[in-house]
Order: sequence, then C-alpha cells, then structure tokens
Amino acid sequence: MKPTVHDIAAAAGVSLATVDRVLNRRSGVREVTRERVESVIRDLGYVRDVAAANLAKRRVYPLVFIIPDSASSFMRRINREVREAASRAAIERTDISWIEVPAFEVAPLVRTLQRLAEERPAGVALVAVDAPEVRDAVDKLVARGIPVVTLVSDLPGSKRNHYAGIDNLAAGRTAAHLLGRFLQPRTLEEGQSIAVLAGSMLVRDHRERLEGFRSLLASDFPSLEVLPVLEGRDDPAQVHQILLELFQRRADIAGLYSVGAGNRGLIRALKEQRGAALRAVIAHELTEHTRDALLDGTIDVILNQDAGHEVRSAIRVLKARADELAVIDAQERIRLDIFIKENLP
Amino acid sequence: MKPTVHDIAAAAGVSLATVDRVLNRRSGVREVTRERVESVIRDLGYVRDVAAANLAKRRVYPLVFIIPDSASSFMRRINREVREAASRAAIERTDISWIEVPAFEVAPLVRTLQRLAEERPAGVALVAVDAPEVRDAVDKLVARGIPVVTLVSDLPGSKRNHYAGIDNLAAGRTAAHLLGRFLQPRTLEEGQSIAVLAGSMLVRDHRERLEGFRSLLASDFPSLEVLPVLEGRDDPAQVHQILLELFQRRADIAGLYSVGAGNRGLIRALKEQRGAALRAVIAHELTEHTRDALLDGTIDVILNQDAGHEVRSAIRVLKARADELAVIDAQERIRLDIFIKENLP
DNA sequence: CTGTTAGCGCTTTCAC
DNA sequence: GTGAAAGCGCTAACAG
Repeated sequence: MKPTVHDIAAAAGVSLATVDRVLNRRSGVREVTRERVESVIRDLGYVRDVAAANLAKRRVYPLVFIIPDSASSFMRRINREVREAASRAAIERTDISWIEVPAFEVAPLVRTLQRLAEERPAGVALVAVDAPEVRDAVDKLVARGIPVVTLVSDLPGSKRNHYAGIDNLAAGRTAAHLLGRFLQPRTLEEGQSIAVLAGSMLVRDHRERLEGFRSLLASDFPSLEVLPVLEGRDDPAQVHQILLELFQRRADIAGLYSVGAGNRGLIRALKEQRGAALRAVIAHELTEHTRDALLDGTIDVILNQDAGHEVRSAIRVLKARADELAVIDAQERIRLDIFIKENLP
Repeated sequence: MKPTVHDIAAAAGVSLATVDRVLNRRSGVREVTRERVESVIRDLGYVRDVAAANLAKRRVYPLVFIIPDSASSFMRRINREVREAASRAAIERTDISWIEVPAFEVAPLVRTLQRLAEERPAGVALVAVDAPEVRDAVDKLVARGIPVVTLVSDLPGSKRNHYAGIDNLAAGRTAAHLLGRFLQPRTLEEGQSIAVLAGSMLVRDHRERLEGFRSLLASDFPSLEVLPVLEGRDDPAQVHQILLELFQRRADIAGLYSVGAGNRGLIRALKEQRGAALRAVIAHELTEHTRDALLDGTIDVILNQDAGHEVRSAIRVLKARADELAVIDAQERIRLDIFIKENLP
C-alpha cells in the first residue's frame, strides 16, 4: 500500500501538520525535526497524492492567455482552442481566461502584463512580441513567482519558463530542403528562381523561418536563386496583389515559400495566374483553405504547428509549475508537422 | 461556486447517499426520486469532481499492455514507453502492467486475452495480430465490459473501443507521393524502377502500407515501375543480404521504400553498395539508426509514429472509459510524422 | 515550534 | 428505499 502522510507522521513521531509543513517547505519546523521527517519520507518512498492535495486546498488555478486579435485563420484557431480548453477546465481545477490585445503592438501587451503582475494569476501564456519592453514585463512576472509560457512566438533572452511553439529556423530549413529536392533535377538545365513571401520582417518567427530557409538553400542548393522577400502583411488582399504582379514580372519562378499568413490571397493568386515554371509551393499552417489547396494541388506542402497541442501544452506546463510537478518533456515538445495531400489528419 | 453533491441533496430534499446512487446509476431508488434528483442535477449544471470521486473510491485502475517480444527498435521503444508510463502511473491512480507475447503468433496472444477476461483488469491494450481467433477473444473482453484498445496494429471488424496507431494506407500513399515527387522530373528521360521491402506480407500494417503505396504510384506516377516486394522478415541480416543481391541484379533502381523494420540492415547495405541511380529512400520509424541515416543522407525520409504518444493515448482512452469520461479526439489521433534531416525532434 | 481538528467532494458501509 | 456517519489523502486554521 502506498504510504500516506499518516504513515510518515507515525514513523517520524510527529503530527500531520508537521509532515505537511515539511512536505510543502513551509517554515516553523526545527532543523532536526525537518531532517527526521525528510529521511522518513525518503525511506518510505512517499509520493504525494496531488489530487487529494488539490481537493483539500480547494485551490483553482487562474491561468490567463494573452492572444493577438489577429484575423488570421491560425490565430482564430488558437483562440478557439483556448476557449475549448476553458470549457473543459472546470473539471481540472483550472480557471482559464483570455485577453485579446492588438496584434504586433508592444504597448497594449506590456500594459496587460503589468496589470497581471498585480492580479497575480497562477500562470500566464502569451504570444510574445519581440521587444525589450515586453521582455522586461515578462521578467517582472516571473520574478514575482508567476510562471510564464510563450506561445507560438518566443521571447529569447527573457526569463519565461517555457516556450510552446515550433523551431522556426528548422521550419525554414525544412521548406528549403523540400523545395530543393522537388526542383533539383532540373537545376542543371536552366535558371530557376524562388520567391519568398512573408507577413512582416518585424516578426520574429517570420524572420527566423526566412533565415533558416536562405541558409539551407545557399549551402545545399546554391544554384537556386532566391528573390527579394515580398511583404504581404499577412493580409489576403495584399498578398494576392503582390503575387499577381510578381507572376507578370517573372516567368522563371520555380518555387514559392510563404512564411506568413494570408494564405487565402496566395491560393487565389495561384489559381488565377500561376507562372508556368512554378513547380513547388510551400506555405505554413493547416487551415480549411490550405487543406483544400493541398488536396487540389495548388499547394504542395504545408508546414504546421498544432494549435490545440500548443494550447494544451501551455496549460499543462503552467499547471505543473503551480503544483511543483515535473512535465514529460517529450509530450511538451511541439512538432513541426509536414503535411502533404496524403497524410492530412 | 461549482455545485456539489451537497447542493443537489439539499435542493432535491434527499440525502447524499441517494444522490450518489442516482449519479452512479445504482439501484435502490424509487423512479420518482431518481427523476427529481436528475432534474436538479441538470438544473444546477452539476459536473462530478472525478479527482474527489477517485479519492473516495480509493480505486486504482489496473491496465494491462500486451506487447510482442520483437527485437525491433520500434517495439523496444513501445516497451520502454509502457515502463515509463507505469512508473509515472502511481500518481494517477493507475496500475500499469505488461505482458510480453511472441511476436506475430496467434495462440499465445489469444490465451493471454482469455486469461485477462477472467482477471478483469480495468482495461487492456494490445498490439493486435490480425486473425479471427484474436478478434473473438477481443470481442469477448469488450462484451464483459473491459475496454480494449489496439496499439500500433489494428483489428478491423472487432469491437475494440479504440485504435491508437497511424493510418497505414495513408502512410503508403505518403511514401509514394514523396518518392514520386523526388524522382519525377527525370521520369520522362529514362526508365526508373522502385524497390519495395517489407517484413512479411502476413502482417496487416505492412500489407496496408504497400497497398497505399502501389495504388498512389499507379495513379499519379504510372511511369515508375514497382519491382516485386522483397521480404526481409524485419531482420537486419536478411534485409542486408537481400538488398545487396538486388543492387547487383538491377542498376536502374531509382527509389526504395521499406515498409517494415530491420532498418539497420537497410542502412548497412546502402552504405556498402548503393545503386548509382538510387536517388530517394524512404523508411519507417525514427530510431537512433534511422536518425543517423537521415542526417548523413543515407535515407531521405522517415515516416514515423510517435510511440510515446501512442502509449500515453492508449492509457488516457482506457482511463477515460473506466471513469466514463469523454476524450479529446484531436489529442488521441496519432499523426503520421514525416521526418527529413531538417525537422528532426 | 508543534499538535488538534475540521473539512475538500465524493463514496461506502450499515442502520432504519 | 433512504439516510447518517465515517473516511479517502491532504491542507489549513487555530491552539498551545
């Protein structure tokens, strides 16, 4: 039978309260007593029953998600996943709420973080904007003992406890590798160029994807020429416009990598007028639109991060921190999914 | 404040015991009383606190995994994941044990299932062998109210409650699509053939992968010739031997798809003597060997199923059934991972 | 510093 | 049929 606090109390010759104090590292126990109790805990191989502990604590964990009000399918998806998690949360003694802030803006995000530092929730998850002010605000939260997880977009150099998102450098390299492989056999025959489309170079994940993409192409497929990056601001209409112009300007585009959002515009442009030389298109995030485009051959590969997994992972990590529990690392690593027509979920 | 059994009891004018009987559909309650209590439960929007319930029940769920004693890296990995889950399980009121049975054999598996029908654990997970006797044994377990999950290899036509594994038809199609894309540009120039290597055609997952592979290649890349399947019995030495022979016999092999295990033999053969025309190799399961092969370019693509995810998913599903709880479908769907050099975890 | 006691929300005897 | 009371493993006042 698994040992309980009672067993420890009996074996150590102390009361339940003292055992509890030792267990929870609370003060008010003489050093000798503490050591005695701790050795009994070790000897008996005691592991705390977290469910019972939480029941007794009657503690619910208020977790707050800060998400951009972006209209992109992906962010809407994140939003939906948070809502769904919230509706499921009651069962698990967590109280999940969310705050929407203007996308890509520093000031409102910082204000929100500062407010949360006062409210002291049990944990905060945010889609980070990469700015020093945000970093400071995050660090302050952590300093106050509030665990912070970055979601989708990381905040390097900050003290955030965890990042629930993909490796964007690897994403770019993956796109480059596949594009290179798809196009390579013709490389020797004729000049081929590759177009790259981003939302904005101000966003960290886009920058990183591009960096990975360029460096791998340069090293492994040097004959492929990468055209200057086009910025579509993740807006379908702009993306559409830009691409049509591009296709009219250049006839030698063999590959296209879209690192950002606004995929509806991309798909529309490809369907209306597609360069004859274009033989491989890679974009990010599986949505109903990109899914259809994959199925009808408009897009060849979708690189994806599982929004549901990211949100659930952020919650698990925050809860584990609040409970001082360990997490299963493998379970919390967000995969870079490669989807083609045939392995769609 | 969330309503509790006390609130229900008070509102319905009955005792806790009666509420509990209604909640757990136990007998000994007059129909009118039951209805009254049930309507109160609905009105208050009561949701049972499973943690508290389990605490009171002092119930632990004995779950049994039946896994083949195969020496393949993948099965060893499954084995390890089960052990790890078992060591973690105590915290979660589950008691996980496992039984090893000879791989691919029907009789021992059936005997084990029959024994479990007597022992009545709270749930059973098995790597199924596709035979009518196994199906019957599984159906009997389910009929006795013991939830059953198939792991890695499914048992179609049986009453198993859930399958924790990938879609093997889709896996084959995915391999075909990628191989086709990697080779396609040359298709017109010269004859190319594709070699396929399997463990045994008696195993369902291998058969399905092959079927998906062949059908997609036939429809989308008809100019690629698929050679007769080679059977290596998932044994590195045999696989090695067979491949060396093949490479000596044919010089026109442009692509290779290995649906089974024995990847060490595959890798060794490729390194020793590789057909000059061979430009794309796809195999299954990410292990330390295939990982290295991916990195050094010996293998181009690895299709993978996440063993840890499969095991954890099986446990979640079995527990949820025992607790009469719902599962998050998206969380339990096992993805077909595509790994290339660049997106390795 | 340490112990006693009363729960958390639910289940389970055992009476009535 | 129904209810009262004890208790699961842990925590949190409140005494001492």
